Amino acid sequence: MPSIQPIKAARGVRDILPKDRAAWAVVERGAVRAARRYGYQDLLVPIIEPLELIERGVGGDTDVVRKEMYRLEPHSDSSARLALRPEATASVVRAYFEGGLNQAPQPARLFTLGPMFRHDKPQYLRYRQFYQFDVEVIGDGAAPFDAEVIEMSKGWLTDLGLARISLELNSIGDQACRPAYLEKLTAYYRPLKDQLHYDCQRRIESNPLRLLDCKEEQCQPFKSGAPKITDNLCEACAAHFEEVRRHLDAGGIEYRLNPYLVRGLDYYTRTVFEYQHTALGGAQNALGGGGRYDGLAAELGYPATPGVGFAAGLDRIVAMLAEEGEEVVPAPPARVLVLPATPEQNLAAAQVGRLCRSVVACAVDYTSRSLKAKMRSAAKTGVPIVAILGEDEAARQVVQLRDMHSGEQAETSWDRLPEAFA
RNA sequence: GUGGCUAUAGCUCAGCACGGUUAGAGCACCAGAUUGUGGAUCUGGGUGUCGUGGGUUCAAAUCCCACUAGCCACCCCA
Repeated sequence: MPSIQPIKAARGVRDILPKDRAAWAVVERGAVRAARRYGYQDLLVPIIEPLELIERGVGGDTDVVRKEMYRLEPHSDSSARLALRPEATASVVRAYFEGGLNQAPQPARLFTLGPMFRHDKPQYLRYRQFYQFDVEVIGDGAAPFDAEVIEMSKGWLTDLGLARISLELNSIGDQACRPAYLEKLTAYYRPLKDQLHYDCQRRIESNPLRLLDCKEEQCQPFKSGAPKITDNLCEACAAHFEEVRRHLDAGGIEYRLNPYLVRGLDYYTRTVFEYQHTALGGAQNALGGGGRYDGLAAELGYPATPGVGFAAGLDRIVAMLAEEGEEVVPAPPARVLVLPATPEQNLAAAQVGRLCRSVVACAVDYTSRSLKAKMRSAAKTGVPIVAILGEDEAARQVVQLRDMHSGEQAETSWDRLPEAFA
């Protein structure tokens, strides 16, 4: 009779259920551990940000801004235009200035974990709400910081147990050398315009760097003849790139030079890098990446301040861990489960639960099922110990403690319960 | 934004090509198999808008149309 369609989760989002949460926790704890080991500090930044922060930060010609933004409807004409953040770097840079971190000893080493939002068409490992681990070093432009961010993120991934990942590395120059390079690049591509696909024809004028990482079949033949950015770096950028590589080599970090690696966000200068997983195909193989963004702060209206960062998608990393056979067995929710034989003993069972909780996680089965059914249910949850409480035990203030693995059972008085689990 | 696939029990699906008895299976869940004690086995327990709306027909889960939702792929990203 009351037949409405059950309300389902919004398109492109999902729940991480308790059985999967343990694997997520491993990945998150690993991220926190890796960052702290290098002296990075945790912070939280808002999920909603001024639209302009994102547009100016990420770049107006990126897909992220052009078609994937979650814009919030303004409450009134005078209220600020807001959007859900599609990435965290611009927010962290903003927080760095607004929170006065620019006045503390430099650079600031920061990290944060949280959800990001992009209105893509959902598919395998592509969600509209996904989770990122984000690391930033703001306030100094030295090359070793680039290498440190890479080393730290790589260490995180390998410590988790991921083996089938590759690291791609490139430098895309800066204000000094990139304009001249882009001239060369557009000069090369302009005569070929007719043979490029629609988006690339537009990119020649709007964002020529992105011609390099186009994956369209018809654009591929022209890439090898295109001038390479790494052959056109200014002296400072070339020296910077070389120093990054020296540090990576000294640290034993393997990487593959990829002169076509560009990244999808406009704010990068000099170093860019990306982690890919060999089990993932197409354009979805990116687990994470990052780079230097020495022009970002100024773009947001703050004093010019260099920075370098890294972000990775937790959804994909969790999935790739499972893909590589890393199993995370979730712990039973409680170590002790109290089983009143009948509802008559519920009050006594609650009291036993209180006593146990001074030392262990303890749940009580208040259902009206038979004791046999409660035992069956307890076995399935994997709880290692049950405390059985019948009329007789309740009267004498004792319980039968049963080890669910060995089947051994012994009587214990209530006042000795804490020491029984210590 | 473009394309493909799917929609039947809480979950995974069969049934649909040749429309026609009370629409099935497995899993999960609940109960029971002598007195208050588990994972095995056995037994019992399901009226589910057959995604929604319309059409064809004596008759539609089954054929036709529209819509909606989900999944997968392309583009791009994480």
